[in-house]
Amino acid sequence: MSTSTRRARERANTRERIIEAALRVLETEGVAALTIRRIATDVEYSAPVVYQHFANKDALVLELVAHGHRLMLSEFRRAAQEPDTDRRTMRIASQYVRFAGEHPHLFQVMNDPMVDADERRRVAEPVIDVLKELLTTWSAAHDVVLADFDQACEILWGTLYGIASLSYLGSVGNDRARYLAEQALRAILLGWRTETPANGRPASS
Amino acid sequence: MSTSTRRARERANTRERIIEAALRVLETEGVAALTIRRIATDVEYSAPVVYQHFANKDALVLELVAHGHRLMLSEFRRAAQEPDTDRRTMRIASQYVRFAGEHPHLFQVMNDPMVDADERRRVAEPVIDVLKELLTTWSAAHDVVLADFDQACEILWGTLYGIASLSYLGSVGNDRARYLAEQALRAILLGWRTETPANGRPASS
DNA sequence: TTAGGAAATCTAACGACGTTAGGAACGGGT
DNA sequence: ACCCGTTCCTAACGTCGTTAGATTTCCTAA
Repeated sequence: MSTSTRRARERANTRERIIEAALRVLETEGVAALTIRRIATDVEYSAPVVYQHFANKDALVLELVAHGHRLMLSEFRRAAQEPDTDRRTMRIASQYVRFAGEHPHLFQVMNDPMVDADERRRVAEPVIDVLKELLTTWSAAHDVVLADFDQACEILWGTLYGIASLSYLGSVGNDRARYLAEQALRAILLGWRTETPANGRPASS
Repeated sequence: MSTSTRRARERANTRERIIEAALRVLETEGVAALTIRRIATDVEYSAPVVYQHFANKDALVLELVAHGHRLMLSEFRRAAQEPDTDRRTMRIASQYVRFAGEHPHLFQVMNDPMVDADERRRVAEPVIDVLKELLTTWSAAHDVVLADFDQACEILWGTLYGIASLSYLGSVGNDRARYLAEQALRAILLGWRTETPANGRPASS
């Protein structure tokens, strides 16, 4: 009986080592170097061993995506300690773009259309929840009633992603992109505050 | 002498047929089906013939990206016929997102980090110029002086891309995304109009 | 009219990829 | 001491991008 638990522990351990190796390769050498054989070599196994822990490469990559979102979430939580609501918003926006700059290859995989859309949305949910919470306290602090809360949240999320992509797609530097993100959010939020509150926009499903 | 011109014409013709076949495969079956052998089969040649017209697959893909931007540009020009500046802005925003929805695979390749960053920026330039022109007339129409014009333009471009990505990454439907894009732009522009004109923001390089 | 040579095209192959099959080695329970 | 399940490896399959070399096609020029 005790041996089986030990074996399970060892299994989980090598599984974790595979993920770590994959993450290391991805972050240091990019997505093109992320190969089953390469990862197996790094953990000193033969390639088929990987398939004892992951159904296929996509499943392994999904694990990296989940790791990336956990990492992003932890940095968001650090930025969310800022007490002032407006400053907190700016810091989170800045942090999102910074993440894209500091982990470009990871960020790329986290938003790769090749990974399953449902799975991606699933692992991204906790991060988006932080954004929702942020928007909730913001709208409460400024007495703004948003016509469609989820919609507003998606606008923020999409905007952050777009401007972060500006950076890692090579058009603008990362520090510049951070500033752009802050300014874009500032403009959007200012726009929402300025809207006539009685303005009943259609919810559009 | 006349035969050589005919041969050149034939060369250019098959080159064009290759591009068309590649485009057809990409749009109808997605990036995974975009294979040299597949394209060659479609134009009834063997695979190596493709390499007489393109240095490698990336060069061929770049041609598709360029085509995509030309297509987007033409649709922008149609939307730009709207005389009212604000409505024109909304229509262009909407058109951008619509394009992503109607040509998802093409849009994906147009923003694929794998294609060379410089080349991508180069072929995207004419489209961005439309945006610049739009922003110029908008700021003139509303008597707004932007602290940094290029920066403002990049914010718009990034925002549109981000919200369009929301759509084709699967989170929200395309018509919804079009509405989100319009609203995001509206909010951003409203924010810029509301800013105190004397507010000298740092240009930040 | 025909010999020669460039251009065009094909078949075959290379190396790398994701993935699977089949067998060897190991290790605890009877 | 045997046995069986797990673990692991070698070898292979099919596909990919890409290249080499042979072969065919077709214009030119004697």
